[in-house]
Amino acid sequence: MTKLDNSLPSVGCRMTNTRKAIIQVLSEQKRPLTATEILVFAKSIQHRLGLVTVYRTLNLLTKERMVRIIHDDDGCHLYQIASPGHHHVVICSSCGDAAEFYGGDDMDPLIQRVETQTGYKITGHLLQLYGLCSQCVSHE
Amino acid sequence: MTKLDNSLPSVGCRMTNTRKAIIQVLSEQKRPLTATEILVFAKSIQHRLGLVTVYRTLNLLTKERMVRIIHDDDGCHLYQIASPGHHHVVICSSCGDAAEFYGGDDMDPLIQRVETQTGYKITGHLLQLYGLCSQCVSHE
DNA sequence: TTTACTGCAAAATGTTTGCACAACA
DNA sequence: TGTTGTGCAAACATTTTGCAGTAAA
Repeated sequence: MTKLDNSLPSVGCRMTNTRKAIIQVLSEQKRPLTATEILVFAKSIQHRLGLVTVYRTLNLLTKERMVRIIHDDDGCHLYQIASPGHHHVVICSSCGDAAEFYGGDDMDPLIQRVETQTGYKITGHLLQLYGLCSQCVSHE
Repeated sequence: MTKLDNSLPSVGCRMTNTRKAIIQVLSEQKRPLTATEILVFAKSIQHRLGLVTVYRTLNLLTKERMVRIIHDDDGCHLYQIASPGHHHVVICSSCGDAAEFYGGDDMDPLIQRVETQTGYKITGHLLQLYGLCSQCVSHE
């Protein structure tokens, strides 16, 4: 198990075997997973686990910012372990793998321009990049 | 009715009263709408309209790039008339209003950096900004 | 030993499909 | 008049809720 085990910060929030199992699955798989995929993997650790608990755990972990929700093209949600800090992801359209990157200041000129053009005060953003990972590029 | 009436380009694609009604609703409302909201508005024009037809029409219009899908915070989809060209939107967290802006070249340095850092070949992106529109900023 | 967590069943939500009828071109 | 579009019912997928039993601190 990883250090993530001990990092549920909320008061009154328990680190149970079920939650450990789900965090372990998310940590071991690089690829963002659907709730059902998480259930399948985690069941090999916690046999009596149900999909409801997966969703409740994912909601908890998302609130704690340990898990990131990814919007799939077809409207599904995928779930992925998130490093601390404000990152975005680039997702491989071919194999489903994903890499994090730091949003950084590169967004600033865009945000500046949009604020000027639209009169909106920008407070947040949703950014996902799509592409091909180096493996899939070379195997094309 | 607007000029949009005549702009369904696909071969074998008919401009029916139902589709006109849905396009009219989307054109008149600035705010992105849910499928159900579109149904309610459009029913005042086409009384026998059903939700199924709304979805089928939205799918068609999305393929034709006349409609843009917006990912709401809670996972819902909103639908909005899209101007021709590659635009993004900024959505007001307070009133739900939305403004388009041109993605432009401001994304390029970010995309360059991510390609270098991750080894991914970037082919597309999903970008939505959240904020407060000028009205909602001043009424805070 | 109290409070939070889990599992099951069921419900709610958002969206799609099958089919017979209707309407556009 | 032939093909595409529509409405209804039903199916489907994803996610949430209620409740009684279980387990963590």
